[in-house]
Amino acid sequence: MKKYVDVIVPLPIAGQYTYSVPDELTDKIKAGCRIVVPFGSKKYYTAIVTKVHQTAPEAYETKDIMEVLDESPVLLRRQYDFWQWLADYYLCTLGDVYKAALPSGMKLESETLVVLNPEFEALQPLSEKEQRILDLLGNDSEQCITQLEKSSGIKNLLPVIKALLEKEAILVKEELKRSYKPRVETRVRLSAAMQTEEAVHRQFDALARAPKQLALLMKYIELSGWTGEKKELKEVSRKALLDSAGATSAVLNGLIGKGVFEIYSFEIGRLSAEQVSVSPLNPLSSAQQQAYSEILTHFHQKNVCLLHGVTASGKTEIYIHLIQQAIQAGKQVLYLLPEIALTTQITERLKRVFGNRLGIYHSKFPDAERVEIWRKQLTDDDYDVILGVRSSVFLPFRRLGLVIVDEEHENTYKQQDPAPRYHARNAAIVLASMFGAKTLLGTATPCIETYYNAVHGKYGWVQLTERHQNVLLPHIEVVDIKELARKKRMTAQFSPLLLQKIREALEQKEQVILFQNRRGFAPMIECRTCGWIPKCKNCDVSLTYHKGLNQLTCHYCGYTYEVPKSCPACGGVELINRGFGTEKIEDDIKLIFPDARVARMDLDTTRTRTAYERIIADFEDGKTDILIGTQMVSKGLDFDRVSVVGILNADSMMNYPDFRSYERAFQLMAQVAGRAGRKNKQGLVVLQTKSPDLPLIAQVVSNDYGGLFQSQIEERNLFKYPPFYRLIYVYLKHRKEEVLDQAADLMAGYLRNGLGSRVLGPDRPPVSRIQTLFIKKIVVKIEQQASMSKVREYLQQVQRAIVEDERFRSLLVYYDVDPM
DNA sequence: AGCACGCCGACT
DNA sequence: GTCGGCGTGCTC
Repeated sequence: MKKYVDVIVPLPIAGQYTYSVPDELTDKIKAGCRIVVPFGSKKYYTAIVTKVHQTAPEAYETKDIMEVLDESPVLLRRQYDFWQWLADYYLCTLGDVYKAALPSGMKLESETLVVLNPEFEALQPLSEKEQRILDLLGNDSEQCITQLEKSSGIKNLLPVIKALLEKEAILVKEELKRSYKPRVETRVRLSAAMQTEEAVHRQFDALARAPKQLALLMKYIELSGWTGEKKELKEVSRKALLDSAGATSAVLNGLIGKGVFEIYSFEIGRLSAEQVSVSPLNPLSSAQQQAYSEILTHFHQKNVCLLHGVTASGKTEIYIHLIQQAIQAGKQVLYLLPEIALTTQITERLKRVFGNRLGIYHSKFPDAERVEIWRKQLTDDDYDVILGVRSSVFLPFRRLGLVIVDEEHENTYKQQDPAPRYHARNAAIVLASMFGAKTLLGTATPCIETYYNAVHGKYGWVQLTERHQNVLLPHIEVVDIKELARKKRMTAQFSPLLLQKIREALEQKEQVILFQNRRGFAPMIECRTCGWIPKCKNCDVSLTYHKGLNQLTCHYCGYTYEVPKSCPACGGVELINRGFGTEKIEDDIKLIFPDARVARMDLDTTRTRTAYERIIADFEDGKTDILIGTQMVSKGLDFDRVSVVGILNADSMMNYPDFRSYERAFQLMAQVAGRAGRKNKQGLVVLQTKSPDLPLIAQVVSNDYGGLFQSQIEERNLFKYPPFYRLIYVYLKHRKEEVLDQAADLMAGYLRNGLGSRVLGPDRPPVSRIQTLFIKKIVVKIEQQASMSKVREYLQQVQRAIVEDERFRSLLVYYDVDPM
């Protein structure tokens, strides 16, 4: 019987596609395997088989699949169920999920290559553009379109290629680019003629006058463990042989020429295979032990448990014991951390305990490494523990028993831009439940929704109020910078108290962290004469000024601009800075403390993993006195010599136009304050604010999470926010503002027909244009007990109805479910 | 998401 | 009159 397959393609297209399987591939094809399929007029994509069947579609002719890439499935049944749940819940396509789930090395795409036709003779004169392409192909007769486009400088290349193709001057072919390349090692062995003891001894004599070659042969014999007997030899890499013999490759090549050695290449992994010595677990303190047993007790009745422990209460140690326990029960553990908290500190700690049973899945690692972790998860030698970021919820598991979500309140667990806009914490809870596994959420400052679930018994709830080794919580001093500014007593962004404390810390060789929740130099520049502010031409936002680059940058689309010398609006030459970012703070602090060693940690200084780790290592080693940073400095780092933490401007966090701004401000301040003070000294936090009388400030000072929760929960209830209501943002995008407005009003109207006052808007979001598209947003608030599946169904129904309308064909609609 | 097809403005 | 701009629709 002819076989057919239903597949997911890595595109934002709803539904799956059906292909036929050519006879020679029918034995190889299985659900869950990757295959290569032609899609559209020429492209090939890597698709995933979800179903193999024998039903030929009636409405259309199928195309044949090209190739089967896997011998055994890479998408396991449970993972596929999870993908479907995600696509359904977060209102996106399976293609979106597929794109996010697999490392790019596992998704090959085709590329069009252009080749010179050797038999071509020009019968008619060629256009200038055509000639230019042929000249370029003359240098290198096979090139891909994108490269030709770049080197020729021709914007619209396709018609030119088409013309050349018609004149038979060139040929084109589609080729799959395989970005994943296995790492190979060149190894050395004795050639076939050298397999007998006698032959080797004869060679010793023959090399009597070639001492270097002889030495190399001797070294090989030593390294491989050759004795002349027929037995397995140790593999010897070319590099190891040359290094240990101190020989050059010329020497080796000489021996290869004489037929003594031959070289071959061998595929080795990128994952560290070295045997790590494993150290025993640290014993738990009595408070930790207590929490540990409480968690296990909760797990008997509940699938999720919150571990609410103050900063530095030793939560990691409890996790480690729980992991150990799960492994002993034959289970796998997924340990999730927000990206910026996944540092060497925590990886080293886990490596020491779990050795090479631990896999680390980090987005800043090379993609090839992620491919190998994925593959290893599919073998019988899979990892017992995966320590990873958001996307590691997609890794294949077969015996998942426990999921730990550390710093569960972190909003970076929510994927923002490309779909699927999923929350890794919530997704992990669902994933765990599909395996019958348990989830532990750990944090010092729980998310309001999580805490609500714990208080109301939906989650287990364990508290850890004691700091490890009884380190005191820091003392927080509130400084009213509004008052000080009025009295002209501020030096740049620093109050006299903060400066004095920094000075004292520096004198005592202690370290300082300054926290400013905003990167860049000045958020914007402004014309002093007319008030003109530079804005991005694609997006409706003012540009950020970066002094180091002397550029204006759009933080939405990344477009950079030259700093104008004069105001384009009025010609005025006085352009002034407004507001302060980390870069400006760094400049100012260097002026005030010229001898201090200052470092800055924000998105701009930590583009690469090494840069990030260097900053942390330098600070740990005491090579930096003052560390200035955005929220990055508050995450999962334990430093020993920090005595002063300065929060430069609490108001910038609290004044965010968002229902979570107070919660987030509390979390940020509590976390950053937790960096101050270590073993034998209470730390000091100088909290600068323009509104010292706000209840939130008092709650931060007394580390009163309960108080924050009480006040927040009342507001959330009153204004219909989570945890009482679920939010779905509906975004509409269109190039024409009028069309967008019409569509948005129409859609909101339809939604109101079915959902009534649960629908708010449409509104213009704060950034109402991104990359030439205008945006409108409709907010839907659904009470907790309502059926979400019905709401989702209704939303999609309305969307279909709108796009049906001719006027709105090119309207883009997407959703953000449970937005952060 | 690409890519082809189809319809209107500024050039030979 | 055409070349080339983008708007629209389809991909098994």
